[in-house]
Amino acid sequence: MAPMTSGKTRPVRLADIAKAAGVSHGTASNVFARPEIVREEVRERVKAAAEAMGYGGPDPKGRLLRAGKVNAIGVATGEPLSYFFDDPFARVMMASISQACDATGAGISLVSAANSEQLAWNIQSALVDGFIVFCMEGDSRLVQLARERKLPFVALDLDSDDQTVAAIGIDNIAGAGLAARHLAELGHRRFAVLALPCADAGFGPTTQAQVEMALYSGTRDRLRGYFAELSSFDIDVSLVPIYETVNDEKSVWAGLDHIFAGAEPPTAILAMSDRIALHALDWLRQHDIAVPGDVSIVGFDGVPEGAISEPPLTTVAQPIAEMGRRAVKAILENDGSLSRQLLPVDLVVRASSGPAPA
Amino acid sequence: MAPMTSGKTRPVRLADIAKAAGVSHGTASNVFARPEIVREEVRERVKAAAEAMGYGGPDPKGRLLRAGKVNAIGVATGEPLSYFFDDPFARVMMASISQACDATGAGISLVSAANSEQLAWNIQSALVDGFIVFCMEGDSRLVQLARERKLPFVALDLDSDDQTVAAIGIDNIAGAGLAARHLAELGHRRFAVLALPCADAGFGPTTQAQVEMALYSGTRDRLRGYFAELSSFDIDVSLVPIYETVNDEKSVWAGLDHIFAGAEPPTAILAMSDRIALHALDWLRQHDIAVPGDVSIVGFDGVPEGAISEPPLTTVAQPIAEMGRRAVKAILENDGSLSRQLLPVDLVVRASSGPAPA
DNA sequence: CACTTTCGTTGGATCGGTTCAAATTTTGAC
DNA sequence: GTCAAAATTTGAACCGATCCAACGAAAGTG
Repeated sequence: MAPMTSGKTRPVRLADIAKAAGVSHGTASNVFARPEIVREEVRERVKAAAEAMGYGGPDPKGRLLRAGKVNAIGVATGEPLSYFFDDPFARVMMASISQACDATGAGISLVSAANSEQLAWNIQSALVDGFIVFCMEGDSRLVQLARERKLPFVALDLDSDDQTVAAIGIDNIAGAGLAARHLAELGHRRFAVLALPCADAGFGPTTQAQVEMALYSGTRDRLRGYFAELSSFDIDVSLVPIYETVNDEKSVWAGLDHIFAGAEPPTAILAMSDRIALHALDWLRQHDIAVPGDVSIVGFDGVPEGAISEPPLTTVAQPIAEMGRRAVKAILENDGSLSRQLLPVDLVVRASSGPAPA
Repeated sequence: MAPMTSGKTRPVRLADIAKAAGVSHGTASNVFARPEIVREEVRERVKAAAEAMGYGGPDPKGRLLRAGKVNAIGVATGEPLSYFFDDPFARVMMASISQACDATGAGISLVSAANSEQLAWNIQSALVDGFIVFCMEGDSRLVQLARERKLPFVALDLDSDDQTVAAIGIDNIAGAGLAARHLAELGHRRFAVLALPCADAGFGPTTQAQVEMALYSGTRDRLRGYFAELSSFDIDVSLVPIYETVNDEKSVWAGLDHIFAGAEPPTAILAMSDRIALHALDWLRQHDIAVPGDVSIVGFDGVPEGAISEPPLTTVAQPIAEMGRRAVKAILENDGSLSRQLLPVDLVVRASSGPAPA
């Protein structure tokens, strides 16, 4: 039997086109990459051959090897891929990263995995020029993996004191201070703190001392910021209850159950994330506690949901767009010197905070 | 001057490691790709050399060429990249695509571009095994580009009658019929339609005849579905006002201003998207029109925002998760035969629809 | 007509790995 | 101690392009 057009469809290569058109592969390449330097007659002949053989243009796989640059940045997280589309903070951040990438024509590869073995492989084999790493609380594994790739990478919102990794974060202490000062200036004197996790230990009431030993420096710094500012108003921070949540509805509600069970419930709540604050708003509404009439609350992050909640949430807004822009810039224009950057935060006053009740 | 360790950091290649460890590059490759077939002593030696020279593991760029498969699927749209994180429908779809990819260990590359020249290049040079194309209304350019890459691709929710492109869509006619029947069975007899765009012509009142000539078959089919069902209830559809929106607040509000200006305002509104319906809900609330007391409204798409709106939205839900799963499966397990699939839709009855007022 | 430009084309080198048949070494059996 | 079988290692081929020095032909110059 003659070979014929065998069952398998072997892909058409540039070299096949060149042969068919009777030119060298160098010329064939030029037809696609720099058509202007090829004589028109030849150009047309090659294009015709390509068309006839069903050639889909130069395969980027081949080009890539030579070019070196992928022109795409990888965004990595330890969470499942859908995190990028579900989580409010991630979405805003991704939108800003997207814009920065669009502006420079770079693509985005989402890197993640169900299990951590897969994750390692996915990071090792990602076709990207660099990584932006979404650092969940204490997720140093991800940073380690990214570092091993020896590609430029920046960590976002890094909860770690490792000064050797490039990171773009915010001044948690100053931000928390802003929130505390705002409430104190409104006359509040009885506070409660709904904290982010300190470690992987679950949730429940905790103490300042324990938070000081926290695995996650974000949680620690925000508490420090709160308490430093409150102290300057002569408030005895040792009396301020701290409840460690896991940033979900259940633990936040449990925290509020706990906090409001006492004889002298707080008039002001410092929530370490908007998500916590929004869940708290639900709890307060269900318990007929007026916000900000009876209780004021200030969140942290500045996610868009906070602007349309009932009431709209006073919060410490991270400059999310700016962070995204800088991260992309750091990867794309990396001159080898990625540094740590702390961006300032803004207090956004909305309707969830008001004067302390008389 | 001797070369020394020159200023430029030239990347370390596998061959360098092999030489340093005194083995062939074949063996060096095996150390990383199939460590179990390499004698332990050699393995350790090579690994040590890699460590010492700062080798970040085999470069995927090199592997790719040989392997052929990228193990990533490209998701393309003509909109800016941030569309994936902003648009409710896109987000739900992406979340489901993400899950399907996570399950199979595939990655996701987001492909898009600010201008259409960039878009062509981005599609031509995307390192992916196939494309899922988000077809905006009548965006055939994107389909054309994807087709030229000669890679497997499926169009999502394709608004085109081109039977030669693989597409996963829904039965718009049947879905619209469900919505119309629901309202008719609740006793409604005075209807209005808030339509999606028919072409790129802007917004304003339109007619059934014009919609029949619509560029976008989705809009056309949904209207056909509505009217076929309404006719079967002996409703004179020629009297039903149709207002073409561009799926944003401004055009929806203008449409309602127009529709409710008449002497006999409708008691039931058929909205061709949830986004339209949600904007309509805002307008109705601002005009003190009770939903569903005075007016009932049914949306289309089934985005999650519809479940938490005030009131929650009755809608025709697309099986978004299933569509995402099938699209990913079609690309990844592509046996060369991608087909058109029409998935059934579901009517989800919530609180925005009720009996017609007496 | 010889000589320099200019223009287009060629073919080899290169990018950084993987793979596999063949060569070599080690191990096991008798 | 010899030989076959098993375990390792080698080195060339290949993946699909781009790039560039060198070359041949056509055009321009004196």
